[in-house]
Amino acid sequence: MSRLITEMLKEEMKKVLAVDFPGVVEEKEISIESTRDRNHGDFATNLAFILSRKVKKSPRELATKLQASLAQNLGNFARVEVAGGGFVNFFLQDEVLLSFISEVVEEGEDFGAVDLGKGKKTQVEFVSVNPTGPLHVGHGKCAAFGDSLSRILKKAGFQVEKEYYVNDAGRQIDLLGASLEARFRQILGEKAEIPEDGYQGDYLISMAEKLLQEKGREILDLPPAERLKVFRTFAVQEILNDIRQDLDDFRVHFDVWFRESSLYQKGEVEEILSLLKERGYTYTKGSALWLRTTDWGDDKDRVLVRENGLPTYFASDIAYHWNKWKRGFQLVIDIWGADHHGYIPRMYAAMQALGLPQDFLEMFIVQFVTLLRGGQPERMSTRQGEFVPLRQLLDEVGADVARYYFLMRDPATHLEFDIEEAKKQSMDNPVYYVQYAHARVSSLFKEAEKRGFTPLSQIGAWSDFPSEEEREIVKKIAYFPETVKRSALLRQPYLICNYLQDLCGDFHSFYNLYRIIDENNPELTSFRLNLCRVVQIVLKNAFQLLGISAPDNM
RNA sequence: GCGCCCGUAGCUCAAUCGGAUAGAGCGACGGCCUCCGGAGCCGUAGGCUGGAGGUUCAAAUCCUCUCGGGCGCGCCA
Repeated sequence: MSRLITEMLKEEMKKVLAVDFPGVVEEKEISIESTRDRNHGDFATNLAFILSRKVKKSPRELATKLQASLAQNLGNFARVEVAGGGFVNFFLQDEVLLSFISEVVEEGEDFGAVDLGKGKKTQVEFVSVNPTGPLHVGHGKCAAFGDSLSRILKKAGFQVEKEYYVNDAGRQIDLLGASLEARFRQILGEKAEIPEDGYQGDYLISMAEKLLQEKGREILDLPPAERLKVFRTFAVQEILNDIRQDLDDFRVHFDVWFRESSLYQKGEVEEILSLLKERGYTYTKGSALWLRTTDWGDDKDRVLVRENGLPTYFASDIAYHWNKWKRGFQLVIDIWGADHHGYIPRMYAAMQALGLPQDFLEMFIVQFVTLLRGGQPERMSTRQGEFVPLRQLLDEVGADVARYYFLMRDPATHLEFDIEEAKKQSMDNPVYYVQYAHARVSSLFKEAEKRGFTPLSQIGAWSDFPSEEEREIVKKIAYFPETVKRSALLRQPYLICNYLQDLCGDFHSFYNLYRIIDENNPELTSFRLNLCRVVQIVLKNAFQLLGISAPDNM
């Protein structure tokens, strides 16, 4: 586990508070933040303002008192100052920051790991697209988000499983099977029509040809129920294979592919219906069965079993989540497309009806993607971006660029993705900016070796930094574990992207400002090579969290 | 009509979930390689944070209202 500077400061504050102001502030009220202005130190706390409200003294006076006690406790860790109307600022000692250099080298790929999750058994379910057609760009955004979030949660100490829910039951799948059958018959010269609301896509034609080759025309002789099942199963399997291939090329791999049909086969839908009835949250109206979701704030009650006797998707989804609970997950995260957001209240209500803990299920909505090309919408309407296949985007810009673009923003906001911009290899394209920093260090090491320097040599007896720029870089390095923690806590991968932009900005500036390899000054060279090495390790670890590659040359 | 998301530089977005002088990139303009990768760096210009109130030591951030945009509101999944 990596050290968290803010935690260390917080511990000291707790000690001081226990002595000077026992019982006045709660732990969650203690906040440490990094400062924007170097003159305000490296970190600051607003604790004096909080105290001021409680003990009715001036913030400035309280800050002074805190400063005195903290200065005693923190001695060789940080210098403590009072500033402004009552801020307490911390100036980290250089030795503390310097100690991070060897720490990062030592921890290597583990640097940045924190124990926020404490092994909590967690499931992230995402994409879960109906197996009725290929993945689109919008699904790609969900995939990137779910996958990266899973990686981040793992790094933060959660035990994570990634799951894809296959909706292979219900009307849409029946329609898919019937559509395939129509294509199958058309190939054989019959005048079959694709059902109304069926699937018109050409991909069913080639699929029908494949089916004909594999099973022959004899399947048409099967009894209707069996026949439809053959078409249905074949179509689902074929499409699922394509989806799996797309995800594979997008570097998204699932631990479990869970089939909706298994819930019916094992009677789990029936089971959940009796359970909800037993708990008294259902009623019958007409001949349909309803769940009283309005008890937990939904706009209206929802149907569980239709008048025709078939359970709704909602019913099987409740069974699915009950199944997750029975599998022992303590935290379940669902990631859905924006068109599902009206679904949240009823799902939340269902969890309540089952008596599950409030924090068991978290639902995230991923907003749409608008694809642009040179500033113009890719197709006629803004929504059209959704219907561009993910495959096409991958072919054009590659997995690294696509993933980074999807991840660099809060998924809850609309994303404008300009393909032309993404294809440029310049600062227009933030992926290259961060990967370039990594490649630069790699090539620097080659050069250094040529000249007889090895980056692994001792840091040397540095007790302070050769330059302010280097101090700033190490400070950012030391802040990486905090970034991981925060990113996991807020479920926001984009914070990692922001961090990378920031770190790489500092690194590129440093690189342009100073010469790193200097034959006349081997000691300084050694220090700087190690600094670069540490930057490279952190970049690589951060890239891993985003699922993008760490190129040695570009 | 109701609900959710979002309005920050010309454009795309940050701002460490209430902190100190609101920051980056792109675009515009001007500079930097005899030397470790110029896919880079440095500088200039650009803002009443959509608008109006309120809460407090402190508001882009929280509350109310309002204006503008997106998406939902099936016994589809």
